[in-house]
Amino acid sequence: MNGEFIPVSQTIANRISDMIFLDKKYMPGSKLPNEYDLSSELGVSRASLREAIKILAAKGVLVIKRGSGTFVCESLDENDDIYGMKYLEDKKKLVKHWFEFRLILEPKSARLAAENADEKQIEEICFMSERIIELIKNGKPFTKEDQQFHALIAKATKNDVIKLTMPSIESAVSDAIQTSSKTGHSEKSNENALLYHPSIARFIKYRDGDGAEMAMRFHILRGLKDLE
Amino acid sequence: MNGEFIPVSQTIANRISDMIFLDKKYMPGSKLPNEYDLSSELGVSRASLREAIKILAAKGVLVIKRGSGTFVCESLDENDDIYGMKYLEDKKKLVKHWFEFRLILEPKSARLAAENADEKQIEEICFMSERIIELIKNGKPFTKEDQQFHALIAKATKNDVIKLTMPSIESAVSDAIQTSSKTGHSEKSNENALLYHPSIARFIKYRDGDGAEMAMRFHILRGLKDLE
DNA sequence: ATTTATAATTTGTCATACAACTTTTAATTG
DNA sequence: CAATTAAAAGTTGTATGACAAATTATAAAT
Repeated sequence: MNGEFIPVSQTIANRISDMIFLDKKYMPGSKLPNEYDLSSELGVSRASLREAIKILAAKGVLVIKRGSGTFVCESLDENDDIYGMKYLEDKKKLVKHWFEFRLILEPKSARLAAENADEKQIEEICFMSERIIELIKNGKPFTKEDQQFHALIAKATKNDVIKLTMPSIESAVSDAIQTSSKTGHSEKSNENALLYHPSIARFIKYRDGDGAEMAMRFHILRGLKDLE
Repeated sequence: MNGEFIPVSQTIANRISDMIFLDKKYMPGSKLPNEYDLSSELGVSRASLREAIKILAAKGVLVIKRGSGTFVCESLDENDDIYGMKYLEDKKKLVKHWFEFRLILEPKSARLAAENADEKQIEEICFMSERIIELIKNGKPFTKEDQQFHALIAKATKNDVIKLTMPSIESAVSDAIQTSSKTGHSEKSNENALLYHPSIARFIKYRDGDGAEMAMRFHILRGLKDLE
């Protein structure tokens, strides 16, 4: 029943991340204590600590040098990985940046989708649009479906980079999105979806690149405006 | 001396990735053998296998369910992570998609940089532009510096999402870029950099958003054209 | 047939030992 | 004294074994 189980390895990975990004106990390039010391300091076995370190190394936060030590990635402020986004101070600003980013990318994606989508994908996009409308009418949450709607459009561009990038960044800012969405602007969000989703879907269906780009642009502009 | 040492955990992580993305031995949602069987099948200890699994779980490829098993992430084709980009068949197509993506994002980034960069960042951008020119004149490689040039512009937008996204995606497609750059179009690449980098830097320096956007657009269009 | 209890399966964690590599220190040598 | 070489100390890599904790499958009881 417990879906909230978190392994020690993950807990330790989070604690080390906090020490780096929040406490700034270990700066980029600096060396962590060796595995024996750090594991005893954190009160876990060396095996569990090693798994935690592997997690952070996979995310580009740590760099492991055999025989030498484990270090905080030097280019961590430059920055090599979107992992640190979770630790950015100003969540509100991050959400705004997220919308600005989408304002650049998604209108063009909508155009590409209108030009390149196959019939099946168009069907899926239209279906998801209608499903979201149903959910809103019944007063149910539609966050997940909204993301899927935009993901389907990204997929329909037939551009692998766009397709694979969008969800990745979305998950990186999901914390901030969740935080800011608690400050409740659900009615506005409803209106925005009801107003623009069908238009976007229709423009894509009728292969109108200009229309799709414009509709998506207004859709995201509206979302950006509703942040305040 | 050996900088090419690869831990077993990483080797095994790669082999499992290959089994998933190349051999399609394990499809999304399907279950991996238990850790005892899989470790003996792969000829490594359970501890090393576990570290490999943690790496892939961190990248969103695997999902671990305690007491139940380890599974290939269901939404792996949808897709949750850009990790799978390395395994896309057509490297040439991926590089083209990468340029198309940049063609959308970077001209706007250049505009934002022109509008928002502080003096220090402008100085860095101009410096990097001149440094690349020096390298080209001396016949030296400048791939790394070229990436830094674009990364500096991304950073100067003052948009955290743009700043953190660019390098992340770049590293994901680095394999394909490296492969395709071996087919040699270095002279064209030289010309392109020599022609446009200084213009872009100058437009940003003089706060000309329109100019910066246009110059960057032509710069990437030229790169896209040179792919063929 | 349904519920309950048991067993089997599987991941989680810890402890220990040794191997392999890197860095530091000390000794040797010219 | 300086430079080279050898030893030692420090650190990550790997393997093995044992038990805990959660889930799933099986069997028993009602």
